Amino acid sequence: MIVRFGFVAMSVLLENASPSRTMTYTNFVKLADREAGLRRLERIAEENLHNTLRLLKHCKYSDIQVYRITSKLIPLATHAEMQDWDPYAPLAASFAEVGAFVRDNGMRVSFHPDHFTVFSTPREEVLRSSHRDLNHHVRMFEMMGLDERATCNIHVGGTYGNKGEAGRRFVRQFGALEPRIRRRMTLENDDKTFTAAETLALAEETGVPMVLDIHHHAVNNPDGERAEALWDRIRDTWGRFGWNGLKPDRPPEELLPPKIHVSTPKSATDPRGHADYVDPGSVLEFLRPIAASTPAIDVMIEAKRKDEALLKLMEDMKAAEAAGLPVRVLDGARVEVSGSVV
DNA sequence: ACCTGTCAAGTCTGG
DNA sequence: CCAGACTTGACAGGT
Repeated sequence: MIVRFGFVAMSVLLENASPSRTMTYTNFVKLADREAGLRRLERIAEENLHNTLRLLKHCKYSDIQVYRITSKLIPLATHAEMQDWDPYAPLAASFAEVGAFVRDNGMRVSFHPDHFTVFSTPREEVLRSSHRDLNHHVRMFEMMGLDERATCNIHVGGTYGNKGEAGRRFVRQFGALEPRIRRRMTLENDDKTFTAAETLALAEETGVPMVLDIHHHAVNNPDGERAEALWDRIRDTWGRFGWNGLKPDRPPEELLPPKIHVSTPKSATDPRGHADYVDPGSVLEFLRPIAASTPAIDVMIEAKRKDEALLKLMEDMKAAEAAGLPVRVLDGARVEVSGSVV
């Protein structure tokens, strides 16, 4: 099994490279000249895109092929009071440049819209802004010229005291999205509400690939389900992207492997928080049993120390290899894990 | 240079 | 029914 590691949004190693500089609405409305304010927002967005490109080059330098782009590229883009503003046209060249770099280097990028995007909601207003938010994210991918393998990951959402009803509402409201948006979505199990098994059932029902977060599963798993027991079904939700069981049905450059999220609990008192780094043992513990049944997988590292945590994990992988574990380090951000035949 | 309260948005909990 | 927690990077305003 080929494993590619990636990280999220920002670097702790690159200086002055924030991809998510912003301006709050409160400060925007304080400005005397609205037009000048809009130009300033566009300028900030352009800087954010420029730093995103710098981050992608930084990834390339370390062999990192998997990266989550920040959702905060364009400040106030989906704010209800800003709907007469079109930030996309003036940023077209910058988006195209980022997309070209992603394509030219065979990278996998994604977005993770914030928790304000929730399709299980009973509120019409919340549903509308969720739709607006997803449209915004998909539009940015389209401006980058990236195909459907560039995806947006969301959670099912709140339960409102009735999980079954909330789940059905999710299926209905999510299913009503236009295919252009729906086909770019992935669904992740939550650390509080919808468990891995529940999310999987909804992912199957809506035909959406599932991103398994093994940390969320560890802290939200009342039935004591083993993640490996769900894995074959989770893997098969990625069938549309080329993976049906063991046999890829298209050339490697067109495939999109299943993706998981890994992080390590911050502490015993805050088990849901993210630690600075990732425990290599728990990663291998999950990967080894599924290695034989999964040709490739992408692993998103969610750690406070971002890219530094990824690089540290790769050092740990080298040590694991030296210690005789079934891991082979391929380059700066990829390993091969051998399947232990059970 | 450094610290603190605040930020557009949702949902859950506890009072 | 409402305030505060949750979570988190960055800003604004202060020292």
